[in-house]
Amino acid sequence: MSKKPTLYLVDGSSYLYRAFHALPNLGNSRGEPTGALLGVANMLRRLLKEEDPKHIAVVFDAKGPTFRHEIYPDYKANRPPMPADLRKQVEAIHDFTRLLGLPLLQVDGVEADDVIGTLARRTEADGFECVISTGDKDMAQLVSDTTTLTNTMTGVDTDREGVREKFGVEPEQIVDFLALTGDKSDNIPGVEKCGPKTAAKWLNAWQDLDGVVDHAGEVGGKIGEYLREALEQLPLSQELARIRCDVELDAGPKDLQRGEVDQDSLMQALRRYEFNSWLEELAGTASVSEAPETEYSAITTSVQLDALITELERAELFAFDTETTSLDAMQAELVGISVCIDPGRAHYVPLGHDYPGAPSQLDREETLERLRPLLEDPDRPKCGQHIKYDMNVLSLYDIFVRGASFDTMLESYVLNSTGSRHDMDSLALKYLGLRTTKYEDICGKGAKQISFSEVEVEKATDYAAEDADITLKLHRRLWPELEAVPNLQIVFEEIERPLIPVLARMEQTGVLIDGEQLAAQSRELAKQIEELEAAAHKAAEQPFNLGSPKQLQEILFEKQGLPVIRKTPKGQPSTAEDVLQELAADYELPQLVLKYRSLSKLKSTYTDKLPQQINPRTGRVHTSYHQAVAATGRLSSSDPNLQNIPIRTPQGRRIREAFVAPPGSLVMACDYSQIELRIMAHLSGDKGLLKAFRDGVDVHRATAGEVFDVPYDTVNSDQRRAAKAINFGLMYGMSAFGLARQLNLSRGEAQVYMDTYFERYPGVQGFMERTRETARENGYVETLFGRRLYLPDIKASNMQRRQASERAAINAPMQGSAADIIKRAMITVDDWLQTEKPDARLVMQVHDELVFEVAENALEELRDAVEQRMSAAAELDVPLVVDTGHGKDWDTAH
DNA sequence: GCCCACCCGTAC
DNA sequence: GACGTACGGGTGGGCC
Repeated sequence: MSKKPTLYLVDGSSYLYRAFHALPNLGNSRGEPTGALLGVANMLRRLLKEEDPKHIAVVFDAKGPTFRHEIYPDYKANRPPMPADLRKQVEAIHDFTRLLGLPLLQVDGVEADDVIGTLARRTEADGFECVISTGDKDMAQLVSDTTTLTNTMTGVDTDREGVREKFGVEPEQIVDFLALTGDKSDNIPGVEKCGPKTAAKWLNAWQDLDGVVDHAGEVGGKIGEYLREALEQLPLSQELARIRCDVELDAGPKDLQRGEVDQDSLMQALRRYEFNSWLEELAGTASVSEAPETEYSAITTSVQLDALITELERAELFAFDTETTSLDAMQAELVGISVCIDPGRAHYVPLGHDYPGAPSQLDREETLERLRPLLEDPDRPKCGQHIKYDMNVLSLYDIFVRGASFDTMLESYVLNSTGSRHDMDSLALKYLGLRTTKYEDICGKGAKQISFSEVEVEKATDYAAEDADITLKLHRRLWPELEAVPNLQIVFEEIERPLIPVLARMEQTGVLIDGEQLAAQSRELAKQIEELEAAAHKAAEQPFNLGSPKQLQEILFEKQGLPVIRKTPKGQPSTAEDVLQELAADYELPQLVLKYRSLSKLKSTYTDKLPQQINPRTGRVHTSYHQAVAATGRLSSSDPNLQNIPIRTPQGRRIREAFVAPPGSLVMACDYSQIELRIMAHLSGDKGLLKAFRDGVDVHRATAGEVFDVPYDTVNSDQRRAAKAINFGLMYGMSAFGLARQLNLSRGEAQVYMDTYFERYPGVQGFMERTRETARENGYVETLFGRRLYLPDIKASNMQRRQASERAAINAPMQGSAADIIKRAMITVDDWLQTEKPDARLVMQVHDELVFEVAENALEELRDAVEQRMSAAAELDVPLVVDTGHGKDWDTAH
């Protein structure tokens, strides 16, 4: 680190625009827009926290025209006037800057760029280092040996080397670079069709703009003509692109000292704009809004319990929560139960606190017996936060909760799956403005963490009663919002709510896994991995860690000089699978690494890990299905994740052989055939696609026939593979570029494929366009059953983010509708299982597949019932086909 | 020792 | 940069 003093120059104006477009729809409860404010304020906060600058200035553009308008009347003529919602926030941003004790600069007739340029050059003369915090690439021209750029929003730093890497020219050449490429947003003309690559090529050949002008006659082709056409206006473009470093300024670097934070006014402003997380940080442990009066009490005597039960019996609805010794419900011990009937008043029933001097508590089994009628009565509605967890815990004590009518986690998820995290602390802050006691505050974390059973009853009462209290308050806040959107209420009541007990049962049931068989596979894999390692070290002529992408990258690309095929987002040469695959044709080491990777993945993730996750009590593996995680409505699975067990390679499939059924039973797997494509056919109404599914033909083969214009029966395997890639790619919003990469084609060839596809399936193209449009209009897209996915970035000015949103928008109706359908199927199948009580259990869900464990003699009955219910889970314009298999293990069942 | 970002790879 | 949704392992660097 340099000892020189450093001046930080913050390009307030660039952040302001960026933040506004990134977070356009945020506002406080008074309807004042706050997105840009929040973005800039957070950026400043981060800068202060991370860099702790002593010398700093935040620079904003002046209002009104600048000298650039004088020399070029069309300067920034493309730019619309500042949006009203942004204009309203500008003053507030200035205020915030001042409250944080930061010098603010705004110079008449001069843009922020020029003020920053001038200060940067003076800074160098004064012997300071200079860091410019900006989101604007034009600033690269200011980079020098003592001046660097940092983008505080993205965390990307750019020094001289960084400029070279990003632009392919020196910082001193950036002005000319920009003059050549032009700038759409500033309306700087530049040379037509001259992009960054061309500009860099010319400047590297002829140093500067004068050089390029001198050699303009030598440039051939169309681009040469464009260059010669542009010659006259290039000096103007250069002038516009050049940041001025000679502006008259009163203040110099030494004057720009960071001042004191105005705490009181800052708190006031944070409250006004409802920046609660910051306020919370500032206020320490103080609550965000004035904490309402609460009355929390412990229930420790039989008399108190009687009174409580009477109250609960009279209640229309109550919230409850369990406290336990483990996050893993299937291994947890119950420590206490809290309940809340009226917001603000809640009770905690300690049942298992165990520490020296712990007060006497009610007997756990007796108390549960007293509570059983309430908890198991389907007609006594109950509310929880992630209530499936509590249901699982109670199931260990033979209490099977019914009437779990509301779950605030799911209410929040259905309202807006991506709006925030759905844990209680986040929801309390977001919807109630309340800062809650965190589990960590009570039990600590890391090595010092204690079990909840060791928490003093008094402390536990405040914490646990609060949980029940907040849950009820949240429900009262969230439920009216759900009711206000009939579709969402239906999604909650007809899909998510009835799914809760189904998932709970699956988790409680678990799946039987042959640990010995996996252990044997582990031993085998270990041997092969060792051999591969030795061979790889020999090929590399040195030992190294094959598991380290960093070390591998050094050996492959630096030591052995292999060609870099692709870089990671961070700019490192990628060693990803497809890259190594390409290199493997010509070199030995990549082939070994690939083999090593696939085997060590299997070993560490599956054959080593799964046996460890067998529950000692049940001898089975109990995953957790997460109902409020995936943005589209899918479930996810963890601890262990049973939704990514290998199937594609023979080596991987062997792991599925260890997923078995107990003696006398079989594994039965039922999966929807091409469900997402069928949904695409239904939603798009495309005639060709509908016909393919109605005729029951192989859809990829049919697509290949259309795209390659050959008869269905003559489609070869390569053609089918390509068609399959197109079909899948489309559902993911893939571009011609992506398809080209996937199929190792040229971009042009891929484009031809896609064009032909859309010609043959025009309905699909229309559907994609309509979906993008709806997303832009509404800010969300919907599934078949009305589930919503909000897309806050759908109008982002950042093209990358916007396009990513568009792809998500296209994918969500298909992925999400498929999720809705299989959820509905699970509910009706489970209902049938509970009513008919065949000797069978639902044990896994893998997005389009349900896996059962079934007694041999009940197989046929189950298969018919399940297939019928899965197929009938939605009425589509194409049949919903289900493929079923069975066997002694999951692999055989496919 | 704990936490986190990054890279990579598994599934649908 | 370029294909959507997840979870998780290993590495390596920062922090305590």
